[in-house]
Amino acid sequence: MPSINVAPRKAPRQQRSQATVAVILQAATRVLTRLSLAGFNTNRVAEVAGVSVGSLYQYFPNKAALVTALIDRAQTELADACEQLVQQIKNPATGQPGNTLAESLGALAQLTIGQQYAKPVFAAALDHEEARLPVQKQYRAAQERVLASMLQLFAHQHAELATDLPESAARDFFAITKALVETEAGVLKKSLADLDVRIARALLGYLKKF
Amino acid sequence: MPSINVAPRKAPRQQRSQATVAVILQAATRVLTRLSLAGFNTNRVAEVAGVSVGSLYQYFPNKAALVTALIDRAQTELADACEQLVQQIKNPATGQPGNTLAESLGALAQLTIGQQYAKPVFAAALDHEEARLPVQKQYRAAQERVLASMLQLFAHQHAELATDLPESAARDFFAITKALVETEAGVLKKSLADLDVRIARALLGYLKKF
Amino acid sequence: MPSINVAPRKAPRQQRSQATVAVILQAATRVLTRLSLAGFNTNRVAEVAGVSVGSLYQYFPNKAALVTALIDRAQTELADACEQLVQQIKNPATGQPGNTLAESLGALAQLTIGQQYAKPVFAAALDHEEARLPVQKQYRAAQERVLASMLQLFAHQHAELATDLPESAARDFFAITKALVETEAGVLKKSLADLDVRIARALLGYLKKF
Amino acid sequence: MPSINVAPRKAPRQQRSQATVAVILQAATRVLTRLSLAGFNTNRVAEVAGVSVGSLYQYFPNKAALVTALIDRAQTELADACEQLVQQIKNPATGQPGNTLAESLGALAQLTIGQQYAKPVFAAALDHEEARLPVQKQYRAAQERVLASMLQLFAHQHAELATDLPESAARDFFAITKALVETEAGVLKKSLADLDVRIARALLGYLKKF
DNA sequence: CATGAATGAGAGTTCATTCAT
DNA sequence: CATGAATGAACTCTCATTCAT
Repeated sequence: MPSINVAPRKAPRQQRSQATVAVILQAATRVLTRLSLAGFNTNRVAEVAGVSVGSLYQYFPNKAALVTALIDRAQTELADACEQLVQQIKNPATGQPGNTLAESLGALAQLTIGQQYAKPVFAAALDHEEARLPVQKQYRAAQERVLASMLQLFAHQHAELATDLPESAARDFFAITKALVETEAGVLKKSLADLDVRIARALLGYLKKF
Repeated sequence: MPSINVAPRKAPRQQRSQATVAVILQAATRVLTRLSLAGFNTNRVAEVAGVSVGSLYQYFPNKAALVTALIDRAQTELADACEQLVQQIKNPATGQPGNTLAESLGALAQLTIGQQYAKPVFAAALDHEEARLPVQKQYRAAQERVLASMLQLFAHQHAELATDLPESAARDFFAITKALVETEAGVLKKSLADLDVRIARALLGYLKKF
Repeated sequence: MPSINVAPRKAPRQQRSQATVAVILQAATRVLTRLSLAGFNTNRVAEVAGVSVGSLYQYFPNKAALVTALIDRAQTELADACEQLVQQIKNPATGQPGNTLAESLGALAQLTIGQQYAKPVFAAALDHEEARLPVQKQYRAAQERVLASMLQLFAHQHAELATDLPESAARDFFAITKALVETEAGVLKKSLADLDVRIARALLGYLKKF
Repeated sequence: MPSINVAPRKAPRQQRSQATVAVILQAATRVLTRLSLAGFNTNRVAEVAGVSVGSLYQYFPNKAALVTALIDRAQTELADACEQLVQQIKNPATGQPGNTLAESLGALAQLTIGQQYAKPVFAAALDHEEARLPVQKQYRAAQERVLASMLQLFAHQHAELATDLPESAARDFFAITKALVETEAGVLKKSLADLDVRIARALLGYLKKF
């Protein structure tokens, strides 16, 4: 495999070009959300962005690089949200009661639900591409921030946790959450309340000490 | 959405025709397994099958129909395996001890592992297409046979089960299993023993009475 | 360098497809002759051939392969002509006087003149591409037939030849001929008689015993 | 043919401008040498030159003009070298013996060898473009200086020369030299000693009196 | 029915050139 | 004058689908 270069082509220096990159990524998100991978092509993205194809290729050397940027960004946002949430759990505002494990997990699950359920097609498409594309530094970094956050949470609430937790616990956590959300998104959009309960069930079973 | 016609063109009655269809589906499976969706096209499938493209279109009105047939078939095979397994659990051979819930779940999980882990690329590709394509009668029927098998299993081992199990339990069961298997397949291929344990953990947690 | 595959894609089996290949090569020659490399693109060739681009790519996996086919063909034609000519020189028809070295060389030079002068732009373009493209078996074979013909000629007329002829004599022979023809073609098209004389001069000087 | 404007946009008068032009031409040479015509584009040249594309277009109205400048420059350098060499031959330093025709021709051939062999890709690319582009005054002037130098040399050593030399002798001289050098460059890079001999052979044969 | 040659819309990508800053 | 972001026509190549044989 020659392994395509998916690194962004050049960092936009001027304000104008930064705006262009932003517009392109935004358009790419919209196209992927509406038309899925089948309708996702560089010409369409450029058109939706109100920009020429040339401009797109000025910043992304190829289609894969554009998708990679989208994935990196999503993962980064997730990592940010995770870190922020774990901080809140560890340092609850004064007068606020401490979270139970179930509550903490629920909150974390909500993050993934937010990402996946809001744009199911988008998320599914990205997941699919993730497997195909060479992983970037930025993505790996974000992923590790996510796992680190999880471990912090586990350390904080070790009392309720199983002692023989597999290493892959954090990864499995997200895998399970994503899977249930996707399944749900596939079927008609029902109440999310139910989904909450089911994810909590699965995760608690996975993590808890019996 | 115009909604593509995805039904197979006609039921091949003659023996020769049935053989052709079988050869095509087999070739399609191979191509999908080796080259993933990116390398999956009707010309290539026909070539690998040793058949002309024209013949392919004789039996499948379009590409989507071919993929749909693949999905239907996989689901049917899974349903067959499920039913068979549940029968065995309900009527253990004389002298063989009855299964515990954990053992039953493990056995069921193995079915999915078998399908997914054996051909990760194929399975992932099909999963992705499943979301995009209009669902067929045959697929739905197979899915319901799977769910029915699960319910039979649950009925048989109700003692260990939670009483407030959500309706979607069976669907969730497979979703969780698939998710963990796919995650594992993404990473390097390690021992499957570990995977077994983790899936059992998650499923038991989901299903069991506390 | 990944070195592009320039082998033809598949041998046309049916009559119809053989005709298509012929038409494409003919069109390619015309386009190259009229518009040179700058105007030579697969769409135009297909259009001129009265064929769809798809058909072109059915037989030539890429643009380079098309050009390579053109080069191979030109070289093969040259080799055929050379062999035929040398046979005539070695076995002159009864009653026809034997050739002098000068006459033989002149006749051989005429072959190159014929190829180059008839379509100067075409020839120049091919020469340029020849340097860039990976050499094919067929081309190499034709080239060796040309050199072999030359050596036969040399053997036949060794009396007039220098004894210390360099190995590269045959190659140099064509290089010099081509060069003078091209130079002439660049300037306005004057009488070819003059060109004949000049090439003979140069070649005799190169080959003759003093 | 609309015939492109190929003249440099303006004579750079200020020092800074002259420097910029020099840098651009130098970069163009490098790019052409390394990547050949296929990789030669104005954006890349500008980048290698460390200058903006806009600046490039400030001095060269289009790509063709840039290439033309390169050709003109090479021809001018050749003309300069020729004139200098012929002066040396006509006025040998005191105590130095006079050159024979063979020696003179060898020295002249060396000039072309130097240009062509040092950067074969560059030279071949320029040769190819030369045929395509409208000839400029500067180029023609340089070419005439080359021819004039040759005629001076011929006059100086008329004793050894043929009396019926064609007008195009000087042009042919360079054509032959270039051709042999290019042929050699195409094959592996062997010793140049051999090449020297072969060029001398061909040129002497062309020019000498028998 | 089978064949496989032919089609052509459409996707990815490049690059000469312009122009607002 | 310099910059470099933006443009978009043009080009290479693919692949689902049709249809004459």
